[in-house]
Amino acid sequence: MYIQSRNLSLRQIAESGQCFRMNEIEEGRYSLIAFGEYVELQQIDDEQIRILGASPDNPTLWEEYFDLHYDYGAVIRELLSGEDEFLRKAADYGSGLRILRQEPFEILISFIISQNKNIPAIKSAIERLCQAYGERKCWSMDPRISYYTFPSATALAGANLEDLRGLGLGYRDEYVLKAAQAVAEGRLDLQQLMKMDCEQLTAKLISLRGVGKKVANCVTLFAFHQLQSVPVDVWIARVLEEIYKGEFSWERYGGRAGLIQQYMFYYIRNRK
DNA sequence: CTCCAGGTGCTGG
DNA sequence: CCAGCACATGGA
Repeated sequence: MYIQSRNLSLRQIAESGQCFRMNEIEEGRYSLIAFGEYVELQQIDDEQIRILGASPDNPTLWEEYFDLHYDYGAVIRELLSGEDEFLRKAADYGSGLRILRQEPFEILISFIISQNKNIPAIKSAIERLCQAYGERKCWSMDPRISYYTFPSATALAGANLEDLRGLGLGYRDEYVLKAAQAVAEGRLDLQQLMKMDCEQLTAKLISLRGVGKKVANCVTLFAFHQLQSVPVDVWIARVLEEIYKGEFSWERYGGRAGLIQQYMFYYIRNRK
């Protein structure tokens, strides 16, 4: 199947630090594991991508995943015509970024793991977690390609701490196990959270051990699509301090602040 | 080998 | 409220 939209760059999204299981396999072609399926993504041109191996069961699934209904062009135009030079450059540089609508449990666990790790280390830790507790499957388009799904909460909750420790998650293994147990036992109902407003949602998330403000904001932004959420990590903190001298106002961008943050993050980390 | 990472929890002021 | 520190590990 094909997806058409402006402001949709597979490369930029894959390098944006919001998803950890999307990888370039050759020029302009990416593998992605999500919703328990493996697909390959191909950038056809500036306004079109192709998805290979997508299950026909839910035809709008990938359009939702890539957040097709949101007008990213409007935000880019706003920034390009604004007086903030750093944001003009960031918007120009990352104009193909989007905030994906990813699965809440995967994002919760992934960003618990992310703390105090760099992106390559996060990716490899998540792969090890998937190999240990996910389900091994073969791709329908090519059975020679096998992959592991992201573990279910039930599967992960059934792990014991010693085995988890062997995966090299460091001190985060305990946080991961507890979060998985909270979800598996229904104490944290992710479906229920969908209906909450951002403030309640954040409070629920922060009540988990190992989930602070930054991780909670990543979960609300990347899984619950709360675009007003602004995760402040070491890179963003650096931008706020060094570029803006502590004077930047997120309020000005309201419900787009999280997206603005993403343009900043991508630009500061990837510009040459 | 050393440095640092999409932080959090805890403690002491 | 804020500053300082420990935390466990791997990738660069």
